[in-house]
Amino acid sequence: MHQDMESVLEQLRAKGLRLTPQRVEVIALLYQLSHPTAEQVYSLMAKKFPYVSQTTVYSTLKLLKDQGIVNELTYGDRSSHFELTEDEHAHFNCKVCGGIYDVDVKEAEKLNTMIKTDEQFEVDFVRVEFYGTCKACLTA
Amino acid sequence: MHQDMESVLEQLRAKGLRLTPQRVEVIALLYQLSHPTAEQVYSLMAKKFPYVSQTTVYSTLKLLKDQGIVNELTYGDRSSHFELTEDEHAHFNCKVCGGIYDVDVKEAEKLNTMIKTDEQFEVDFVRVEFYGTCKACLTA
DNA sequence: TATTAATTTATAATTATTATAAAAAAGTAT
DNA sequence: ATACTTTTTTATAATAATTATAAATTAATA
Repeated sequence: MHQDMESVLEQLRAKGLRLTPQRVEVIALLYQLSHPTAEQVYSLMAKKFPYVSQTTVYSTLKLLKDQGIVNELTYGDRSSHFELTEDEHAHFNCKVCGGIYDVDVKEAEKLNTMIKTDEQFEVDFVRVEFYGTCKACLTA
Repeated sequence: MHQDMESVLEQLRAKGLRLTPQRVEVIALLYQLSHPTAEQVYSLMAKKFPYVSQTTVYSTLKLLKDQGIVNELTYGDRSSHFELTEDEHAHFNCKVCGGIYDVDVKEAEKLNTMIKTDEQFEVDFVRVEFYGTCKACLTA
């Protein structure tokens, strides 16, 4: 799991970054949503902050990414998706509903060491994305 | 390995698609280059076809993708990269030189079946991207 | 060689994202 | 509390990759 929201806020404070209401709301939304795009975060922010700008959302997400708090996922289609950083895991992308699911893949670590010995590459991390149909869409 | 160029051309002919010089050149470049962007293909095309348009390169790449002949890879940074379709494999992305290497990962198939049984997702394919430093850059 | 449909081209449009600079707000010192 | 300094937000414009459009060209074929 990922760290709780309070420690994220504390982490920013410790870096001398300001905890503006907009930033807190972006962070709160990242806890509520599943792999949202910047646009989705922006849309939902409008409920509490009717005058928030897209730029603020983009810059906050970028800030959080630079701090290692969020992870940016890019796919073939348009926008990036964002998630709170947590233990290395894979994603499953459903071609029917478009949903993105977290998937625990312990095997990924084995891949890391394997490639290291075989190919003499130094691996920092590995990204694993599955594509197919999720359970809900299979039974629907 | 991927199929040879003649069979790619034949595949297009069989579908009633025209083998224009531009298309043949795009295909030839895909055989010569390693995971190029559309822009890179376009730049190199200019040697033989000074008047070729970017649109032609984009539409040809899209056509080849729709035919299953090329595979489009998207990364966080700007443009898509393209490769000829071949047996499922992983990529290694070097953060130093920016190079993209094909990596044979037989383990990926195991991941497929694993997730299928564990999570009851139906997996079509899996994309595995390693990030780190390649051998050449480590020793340089 | 003429015909017809596919393809290429030039151009403009689109979309996600980033740059810029002024206005507003946060944190700090007085 | 108040003024000051710096960060952050905002509005706006710019950028960059890609796609849409429509006219001109060309490949395949009759």
